[in-house]
Amino acid sequence: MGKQIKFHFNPFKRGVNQVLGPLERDIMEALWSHGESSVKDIRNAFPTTRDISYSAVITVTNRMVEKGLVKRTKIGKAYFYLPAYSKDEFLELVSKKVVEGASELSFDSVMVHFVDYMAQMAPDKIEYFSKLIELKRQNKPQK
Amino acid sequence: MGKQIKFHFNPFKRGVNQVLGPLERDIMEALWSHGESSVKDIRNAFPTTRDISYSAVITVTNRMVEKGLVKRTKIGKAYFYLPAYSKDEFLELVSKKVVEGASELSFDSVMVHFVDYMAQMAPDKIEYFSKLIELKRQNKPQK
DNA sequence: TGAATATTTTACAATATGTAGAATATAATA
DNA sequence: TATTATATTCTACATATTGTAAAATATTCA
Repeated sequence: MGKQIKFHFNPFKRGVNQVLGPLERDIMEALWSHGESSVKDIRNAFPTTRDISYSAVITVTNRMVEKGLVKRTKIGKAYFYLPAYSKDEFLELVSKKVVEGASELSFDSVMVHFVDYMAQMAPDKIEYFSKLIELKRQNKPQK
Repeated sequence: MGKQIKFHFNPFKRGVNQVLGPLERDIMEALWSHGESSVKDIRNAFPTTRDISYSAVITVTNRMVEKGLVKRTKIGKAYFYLPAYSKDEFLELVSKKVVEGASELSFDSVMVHFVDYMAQMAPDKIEYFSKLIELKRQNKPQK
């Protein structure tokens, strides 16, 4: 229990944009790089190109609190926000869920596309991957 | 050119529901099982539990035509609809895109989760997979 | 031509996200 | 403490996606 983030995945975008809208993304990036922050802090961390109202930031940040992506604490008098997960943890959760989902859809396709992708984009990983598999293979009788 | 389907992926759902809404799904399933169909045919193919207006079906079907999931042809006087991709092709396209997206997000996570998933859910695939990898590994110098 | 059927147009609902004004509450300070 | 500055909540509107259907229009068939 706890790990109950909800998200959509848009594979036509890149990076965190696959999971977060532009404002959500800017807020999370601010929190990930600066840690515990007030709304003002978040807003100050934004790229200078972004001109957005204070209340817009609050609204969206609070929505992310409801969605379990951000935590809000009252420190003394003021509210502070912090990410519920580090960026790495977050990407972990997302990719795990996505891989599970897609695998259930068609494991064979996932398998083939995964291998292709690796061969194309990360051929240096094949060696390591091969070992990972070998390990699992030896463990196989377990189940 | 052509292969320009757009979709969102919801890993918290199952099967085609990860990509299609309930009505969209019923329409596609109807088209996949019956091939070329009129709106009436589609509607007749629906589970009896579903009580939906003719115009609702048309609207959503036409939206899927715009999204490139369905093709519409005029046969003689009437319009007929047919899937732009077979179910298998569709799931292929989806999982490919999703795997690519997630891999770009965090290839290592995808790798680990993929292996875990396989060990848990499809241990009988490890052997085959291992071979797939071995093949790629020998091909490696190519790139 | 009139009835039946198909198609388009229009519209409303819900949800997700972006956006911000107004109202209210709280803190800081003169 | 009274006034000002700042923070927070409430409310509302915009867009996009999906589900839904009535009404209007077009087409076909008897």
